[in-house]
Amino acid sequence: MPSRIYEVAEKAGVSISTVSRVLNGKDRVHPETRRRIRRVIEELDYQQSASARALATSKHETIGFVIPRVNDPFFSEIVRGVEAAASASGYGLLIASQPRSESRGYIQIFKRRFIDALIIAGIDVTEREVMDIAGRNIKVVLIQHELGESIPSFSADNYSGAVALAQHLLDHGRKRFAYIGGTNYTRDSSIRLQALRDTLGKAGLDIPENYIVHGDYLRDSGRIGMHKLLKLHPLPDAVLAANDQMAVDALQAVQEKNLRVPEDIALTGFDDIPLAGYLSPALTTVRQPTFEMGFQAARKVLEMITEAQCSQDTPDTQMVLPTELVIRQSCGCP
Amino acid sequence: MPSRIYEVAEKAGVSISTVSRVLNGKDRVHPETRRRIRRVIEELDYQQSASARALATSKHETIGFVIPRVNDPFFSEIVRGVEAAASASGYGLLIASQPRSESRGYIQIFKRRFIDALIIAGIDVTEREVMDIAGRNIKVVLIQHELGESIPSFSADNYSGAVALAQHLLDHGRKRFAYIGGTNYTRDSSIRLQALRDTLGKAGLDIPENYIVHGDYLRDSGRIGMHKLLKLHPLPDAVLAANDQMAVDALQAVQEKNLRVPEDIALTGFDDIPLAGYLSPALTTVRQPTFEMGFQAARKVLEMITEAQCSQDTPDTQMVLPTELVIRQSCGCP
DNA sequence: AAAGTTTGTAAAAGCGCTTTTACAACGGAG
DNA sequence: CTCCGTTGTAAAAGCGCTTTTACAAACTTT
Repeated sequence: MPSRIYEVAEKAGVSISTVSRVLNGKDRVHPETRRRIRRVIEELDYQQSASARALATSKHETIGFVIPRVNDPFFSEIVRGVEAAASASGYGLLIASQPRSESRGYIQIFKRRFIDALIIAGIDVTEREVMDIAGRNIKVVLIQHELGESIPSFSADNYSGAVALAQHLLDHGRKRFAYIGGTNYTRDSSIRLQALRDTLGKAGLDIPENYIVHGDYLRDSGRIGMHKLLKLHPLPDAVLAANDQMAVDALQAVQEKNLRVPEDIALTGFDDIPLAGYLSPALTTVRQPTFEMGFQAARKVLEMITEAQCSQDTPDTQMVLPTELVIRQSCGCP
Repeated sequence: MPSRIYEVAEKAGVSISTVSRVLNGKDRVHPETRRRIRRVIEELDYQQSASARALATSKHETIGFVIPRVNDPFFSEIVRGVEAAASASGYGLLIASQPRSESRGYIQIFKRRFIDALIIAGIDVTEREVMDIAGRNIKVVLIQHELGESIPSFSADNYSGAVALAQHLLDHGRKRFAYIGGTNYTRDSSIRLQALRDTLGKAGLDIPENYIVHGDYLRDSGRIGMHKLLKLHPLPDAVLAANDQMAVDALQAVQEKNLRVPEDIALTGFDDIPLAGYLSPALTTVRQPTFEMGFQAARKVLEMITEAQCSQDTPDTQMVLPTELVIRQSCGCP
């Protein structure tokens, strides 16, 4: 049976308010009394009740976090960043990993949970949804999605990354581009496609509609997408997948047809998940600062929580972190 | 400003206890009154305060979860299992991902957090530590670690898996075995080594001390371990790594030396992470029921929480889930 | 030495809920 | 009709803490 603050007070011969003052590092406690109380706390192995404390202070020292898939290498690296920043400040992390379609309900649940802040990653929430949460005095920060200026967000520079990738393939002399997209109408995927189109446009090329297929970022959809592309005439000579996972499966699809990457078809991914470097040929891709996004997003919410207490407003943030072209062999480089 | 139960009561013209009864699905509320209160709740978009509720009921509907690394494919799959079971019961998941060395402190923190139960995965906790938590009326379940009978645990059948692997390599005619272990003295790694030794013993073989090296389950340590092994004379013709990640890096080390897997050296991993299937040669390994372990562990703690309320005791569980030999090419199979 | 200031502590209110207790109002049984 | 079991609701206590208020006791001032 865990002990209560009352027992500590009794055993130390003081009132509970004095114990509370010691617990919260307040002054106006006699050094001797403080020492005595500390000793009793130690002896009883007393631990404060988090919920009682939260109720009294309306601070929970916990941040909520919603992502589509924890076990996805891209997202789990973001989790690591968030967790690192949170635990460094003594904050807990309440995670909900739900497919995009169901995450709405989950966000709903968070409205009543023990959280001071909510980080939403990789989900295309609406401003209304966010406001609904923020109105409950829960700070909200977005990762890999952007809304109005009032909501801080941290994204990777998808556009520049895709441009660099497209340009690199152009430099290799590739002409017939194809694109395997992520979930239809997903913000990231569209931005990457737009970047590809813009870059090709400048080179006097374009990408026909039937050279664009849609996957869902997950396993298998790369294979299925590539199968569609391999039925085209003429065959594309450069295929960009919207993420590494699909590129990996697309690679297998190509190899199964006894075509070669990069000789017959150059193939690139996006994200730079660990797997990318282990393939043969190793995957040329765009590194996303995943850990960094998670870490900075968590730092930001922690800052917002602290600020709210001092009630000073700082300008909100729309951070776009740099991406980096990672050249390996699947593009045609030696 | 979120509304309180009091406001709902006032607007519906009833007392807060009636609202509470509606909220908790109790009877003894007039259907008409119930409907009216429901409507007001809707209008106000009222959400209960989780901490107040937790304080009053001492139930938090949250389970804590400690693992060494969230971004590790092995563990993130366990997380997915835990999260699936938890969210299916409306429970939240509070995650702490900390290297083994620091996880102790973390477990400590959980003693005062908002949790009803704690799942500890991949960390060699002591019985004392667990009892300390369990004494605070927090149910504890272990994954991939075992303690006394009083603490339920879910593990993979490491021993049988390693035996199957060793036997398979023996069937390939391999004679000179080497082992790249996980963190020194880790339970899993030792069991696998023991299984290897036992199996070799039955075949009249053994594994010399200098053919055993220790890694830490992480990237790079496979490479380093393999480099050591490649300096031996005679070279081993079968190398078992304690997990896939190290096997993957060991593979690269072999290939860098212009040796061939499996022709010169057969190489196997453990876990069956997604990466294993994408390598060339694809990695022969032992599949661990990761999702299943997480899922079942979570189901178990949920059951324990429910039981505790009805105060019936069920027999405790020491579940050992089956592993499965996954034969690909790195062992020498076509 | 009287007045003010600081220091250490206790008492009590309050955080937002659940739950127990009490008690009217109502209906059916005798 | 009286008695008694239901049914619907309100009042109040309590969950374990923080925080404000109050107030002695111990020090400074002048």
